[in-house]
Formats: sequence, structure tokens, C-alpha cells
Amino acid sequence: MPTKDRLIRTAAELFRRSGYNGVGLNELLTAANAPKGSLYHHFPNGKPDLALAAATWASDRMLRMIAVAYEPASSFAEGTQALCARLAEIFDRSGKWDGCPISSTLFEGPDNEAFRSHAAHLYEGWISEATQHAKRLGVKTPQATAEEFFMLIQGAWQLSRARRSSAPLRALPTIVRRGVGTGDGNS
Amino acid sequence: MPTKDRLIRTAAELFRRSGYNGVGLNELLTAANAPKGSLYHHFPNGKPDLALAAATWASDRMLRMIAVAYEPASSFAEGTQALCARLAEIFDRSGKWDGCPISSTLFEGPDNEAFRSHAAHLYEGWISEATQHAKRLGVKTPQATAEEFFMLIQGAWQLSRARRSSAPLRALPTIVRRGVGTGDGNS
DNA sequence: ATATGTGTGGACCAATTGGTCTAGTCCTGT
DNA sequence: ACAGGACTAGACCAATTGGTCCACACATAT
Repeated sequence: MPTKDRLIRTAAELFRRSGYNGVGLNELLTAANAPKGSLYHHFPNGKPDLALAAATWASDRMLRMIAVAYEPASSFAEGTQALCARLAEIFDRSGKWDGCPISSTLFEGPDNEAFRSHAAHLYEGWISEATQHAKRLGVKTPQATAEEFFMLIQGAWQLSRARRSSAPLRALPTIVRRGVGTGDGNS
Repeated sequence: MPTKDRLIRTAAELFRRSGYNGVGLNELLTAANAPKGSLYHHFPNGKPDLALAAATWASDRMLRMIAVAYEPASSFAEGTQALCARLAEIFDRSGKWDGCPISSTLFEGPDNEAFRSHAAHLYEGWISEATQHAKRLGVKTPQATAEEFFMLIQGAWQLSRARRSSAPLRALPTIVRRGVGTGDGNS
């Protein structure tokens, strides 16, 4: 695997586990098996550049997960079920300590506007992807539904992390279905 | 104000803004106007000790906010409305960058079991406080309702942070009311 | 007055941080 | 063959990190 990709992947992984400030360049470079020269060749602005790339990479994975969950589904609830199950699996396979890849990576760094707006952009990507599927699957208020689902996932992940149990994530579909099923009343 | 309290308060504030690893001891001590000797006098284990104390202090404030919001309310929805409005105010007054005081402080540090379990303990405190009020105000499934509300608040705060707008927080009550009003059907 | 204990002030430390820079390697096109 | 760019390797740097340590202030108690 090319050095640049190795850097991005390990950065995404480490930042997610320990936050932007919790990962030193040395640690990161050792884990990626890359020398400093390569880092500053591929990312002239160093750590911040790498963090942006890592967050984008992680976000793309999430987008693909959303697509994979909803595309074969015949209702929004079904896709939601699939996505939550997949997230719970990932959570269980991780050390049950990792956070949201975007917030850990971008909300921790310098309180830099570039970081914040990039995070906003990536989050909107998730929400808009979910909105498309909601619309296609006949949800009456796709945007509001997608946003609510986004919030619930963020919160459920946090709670799972604290409790070291994927139960909150797994229980999410029943909560979502209650309010925003396949087209019944929602604001 | 006693030095120890000054340390706790400024630590809570700074950790919340920049995360555990994003705040250096020098920066913290300057902000608290305290010398290093005092820190290690009051908190023999240094930064980690201080972080635990700061998180506890922040959590107590949150507990009080929950109580203040729900005690005078005549329905769970009313209390929820009050709490969300108050949180939105706080968000708007802050730099719109601060995170959840507990996750910023405890989920960022060393992936230490003491930190994790303390975070879990504090979160359970919030949920149990909300559960009590839900029960008192006649919600059918107080525990589930409180947990759902917890998750939504976490997610809404995150979204508000990304968008730099308190709108998601302010919109929360309508979402919560939809599914879990003052006693109508919820799982 | 003098002893005791709590708390303060800050010099000092090794280790680590993010970052720079240069010498060299490797591949490609000519 | 060789020129030139892409890339690697890592020594080196100033600044900062969390932490230790001790001399000192200032109470209260005797």
C-alpha cells in the first residue's frame, strides 16, 4: 500500500482512538511505518493536513456503509436496522473506546475554522446521503428524519462507549421506527 | 475563590474547549492563576486527578440544570423544552466550539479504565435524574425516554457545534414530543 | 516566641512535541 | 547514460509537555 494511504489510514485509526492531540507524530509515523520526510512530502502542512485527509477518508467509509445498508432495503426502517447492526459490529470489534472519527479528529485540534467547516461539510454529507435514501423509501419528511437519525446515532455511540456495550446502538432501530416509520406521521 | 476551586473550574472550561490533551499544564495554571506547587498539592496525581474533579464538577452543574428545568414543569415535554432552551442559550454564549464537558475531558485522556468508568458513572447520573422527573411527570417508560433524550441531546449538541448554530438544540423538543409525550405510546 | 501543617511560588528536569532540512534513493523519460 | 522529479530516510531543532522538588509564606496552637 502506498505510503500516503498508509499514513491516512493509520492517522484515521489513531485519531479516532485518542483524538487529534492525543497522537504524537512519532507514534503515528511508527505505526504507519513511514519516515517524517514522507509525511511532509505528501502533506506539506503537516499534522493538520493529514487530519483533514484522514477525516475525509473515514467519512467516505461511512458514506459507503450508509449506501450498503439502505440500497437493498425495501423500507427506511429496514435500512436503519441494517446500518445500526453494522455499526454495533464495528463497535464490538473495536476496543469499545473509539469515538466518532470526525469529531475525534477535527473537533479536538486547533479551534480552527478550517477544521470546523470541514467537519460540518462531512456531517452534511452523511445527512444528505441518508436523506436521499429516506426520500426514495417513501419517508414523508426525509430531511428531518435523517437529521434525527444522525443525532440518535451520535448519542447512541457515545452511550455505548461509556457503557462499553453495543446495546444502545442495537436498540436504536426500535426508537427510530417509533417516530418516523415508512411514511406515517412525523413533523 | 480558593485555589482548588479555581483549578477545577478553569480545568473544566479549558478541557471542554480543547479536550484533555489539548490543554497544557502551563496554559491551565496561567488561566487559573495558580502555581504548579498548588496543583500538585491539591491533586497529588496531577492532570488526571484534576480532570476527574473537573468532570465531576461539570456534571453536577448539568444535574442542577436538569433539576431546574423539570422541577417547575407540569409535563415532561415542558421540562424538556426548558432544558433545551437553556442548553441552546449556553451554546450561543460559548464560542460555539465547546463539546460535552464529560466526553471532552474523559474520553480524550489516556484510554484509562478509571476515566471511562467515571464517565459512565456521570452519564448514568444524568439519565437517572431525567428518569426520576419523567416518572414523576407521568411518562409511561421513563428510563427509555430519558435515555433517548440523552442520546438526542448529545447528537444535537454535536450538530449544533458543526453548524455553529443552536437551531438543532432548539428544535429538539418537537422531536422528543413526537415520540414520547406525556404518556402516549412509546416502547 | 516557636513549632506545626497547610498551602504557595517557581526553578528545574527528562521526555516528547510538531516541524525543518538535507542527503540520498528510486523511477521515468529521453 | 543521465537528468529530473517524486519520494524516503532520519538527524536535528526550539518549544512545550507533565512532573519533581524544595524553599518559603502564613496561619493556628502551644
